[in-house]
Amino acid sequence: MDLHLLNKEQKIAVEHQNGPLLVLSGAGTGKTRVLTSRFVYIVKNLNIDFHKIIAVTFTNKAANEIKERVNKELQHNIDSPWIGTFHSIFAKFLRKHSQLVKLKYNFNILDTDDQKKLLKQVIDFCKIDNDVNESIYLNEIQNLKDQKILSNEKSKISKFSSIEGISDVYKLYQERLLEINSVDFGDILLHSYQILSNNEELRNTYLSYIDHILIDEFQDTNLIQYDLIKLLLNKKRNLFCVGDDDQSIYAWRGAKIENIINFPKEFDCPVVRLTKNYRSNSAILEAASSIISNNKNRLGKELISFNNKIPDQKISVKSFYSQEEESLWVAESVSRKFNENNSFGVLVRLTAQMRSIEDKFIKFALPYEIVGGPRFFERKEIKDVLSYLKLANSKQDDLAFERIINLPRRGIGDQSLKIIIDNARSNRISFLQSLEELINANRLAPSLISKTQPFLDIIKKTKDLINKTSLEDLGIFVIEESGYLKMLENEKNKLKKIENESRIDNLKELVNALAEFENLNEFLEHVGLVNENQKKIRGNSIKLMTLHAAKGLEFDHVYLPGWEEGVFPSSRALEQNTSKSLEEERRLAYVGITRAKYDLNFSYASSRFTYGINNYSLPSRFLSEINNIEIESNNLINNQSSKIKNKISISNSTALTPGKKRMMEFLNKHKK
DNA sequence: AGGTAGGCGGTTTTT
DNA sequence: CCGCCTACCT
Repeated sequence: MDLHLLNKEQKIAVEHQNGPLLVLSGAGTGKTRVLTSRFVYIVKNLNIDFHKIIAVTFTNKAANEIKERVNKELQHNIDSPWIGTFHSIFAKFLRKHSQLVKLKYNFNILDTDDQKKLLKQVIDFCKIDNDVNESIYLNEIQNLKDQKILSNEKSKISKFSSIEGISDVYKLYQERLLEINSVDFGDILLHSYQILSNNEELRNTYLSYIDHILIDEFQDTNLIQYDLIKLLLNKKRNLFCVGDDDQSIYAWRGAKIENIINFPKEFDCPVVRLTKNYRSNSAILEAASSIISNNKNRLGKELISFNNKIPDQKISVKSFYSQEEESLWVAESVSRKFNENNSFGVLVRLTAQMRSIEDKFIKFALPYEIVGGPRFFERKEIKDVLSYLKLANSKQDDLAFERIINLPRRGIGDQSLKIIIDNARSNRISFLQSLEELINANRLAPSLISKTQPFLDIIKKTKDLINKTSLEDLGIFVIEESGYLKMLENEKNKLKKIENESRIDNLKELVNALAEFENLNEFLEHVGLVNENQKKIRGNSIKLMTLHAAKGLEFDHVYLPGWEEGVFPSSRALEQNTSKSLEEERRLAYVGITRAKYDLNFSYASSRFTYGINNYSLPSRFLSEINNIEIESNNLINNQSSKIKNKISISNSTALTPGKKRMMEFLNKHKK
């Protein structure tokens, strides 16, 4: 390991011997390098088997980065179940000990969509008839789980929440989850917590095995995550936490900034501060620092720019009349600066801001890529086909059954489904079993038998093929034999036919994804836990994403559009109007600014078109907190935008504009 | 059982 | 404004 590549403070952190340590690592100060070096140091210098180290991260991306870097340094392809996100690590743990919480090893992980569906059924069953949306219940149950409150702890629930019937809904929801052998995201951690705290012997086995624990993005951990880690921490207390209180941006998901603020006291341990910034020029750091200094609840540190190679540049704010003009300017400005060697990031507060910017990128023929966004595995056609695999894999999966029993259409409507479900309820069996039983007992109308039999056959055939053929072939089998592909191909409606073509492409992508796995359970776990945008453009495309998704990344040029009151800070934060909510928004601003290496561009629009209405707003208060910038006036812009409009009509013509040329080259380069 | 028209609600941010 | 749900029609 190249220890000499580390600066003094980084070295102190990496070479720490035993016991707890907090590394306060500001933006761009080499956090990932310290974490991976520490991992390698523990293996090489402290002679610990890498299997005995837990390294937990916040996102899959970060986990992969750590695995890659550690593999490279150790020149050894390590594959440890203990490196990953909280959810992936404990999903594996839970599979191993699933029977302790009455689950089978092949339990299914629900996504938000499935959770809502299930909750809706539960709410209907409880005969709660208020106007409260099921997402409110979903959120509240998630919060309860983050607080380690179980569904049978009625008094705790009512103390925490005042939503009508919440404790009944929560209880029934958990019962249904068990019946269909499924868990939601919160359960992965809560079940694991239960298992560890209720089984002293098992816990001791782990305690004697696990030697070191490393936590990345410590400022974003919530109560249950932190407590879960403490359950795995033995008397040696080898806990190495890396984080930055100024970058805590997930309080809305239960993250407790107090975890990091109180850590030095709680563990009575040293703190190493990393303040040498190797990313940004001093003007950018000055802007970041002047904003974040308005926050009161922080440990406090100043970053110093250590990168001499980066030229100092002025930071600008552009003001626009409308969102359209703002987006035009972003695309136009990027297109002027664009070249192969520079990276560009356009970071927005709301997903809704992306569409208009995306439109302009297309008009300018700029190669762009949306990072995050709608997940591949949550697309309708993917979930439909996956439901066939899920049901074949676990007959208890009632959600999958309901989804595909009449898809493609088999003439099985609500009435027929009701017969199946009622029978399942009264006999406490799954929907699939119920249907099989009804047919065997000859209790269905002959017409219904002939409609449902082909469905049962395809599920049975799929089930028989599992483990006998490759996953790739299994996927193709389901897509073709179920009639799903035919259904898409036979669409008569012209508009829908075009849509279906892209759906078919996505199914091909699904088959490709399947080909990368060896067994179905492994694949389904991947689907449940990994947020992946399957269509990836390689090379240096412009990255368009939310500020949350940008954490941990860096770009030569950064654009920050939409700095208006109501967008950023968001209207929600303004409604709450507490110092807590505003400080979190300010930290988000800090994260955005510190992504930039040397070129930072703010902008705002006085009017924005949302919900079909024009909304007017003032420039963000955060802009006035930055000392070293000047707002450019409006007049110039109007002039400029007419020029831009001209340019666009050209790029729409057949003439080979620079943008189009660049796109052609780009496409050629990345053709397989 | 399936199709369609009109009403209504919804936008932070992600594992 | 768009997409989902419901009610009503075939």
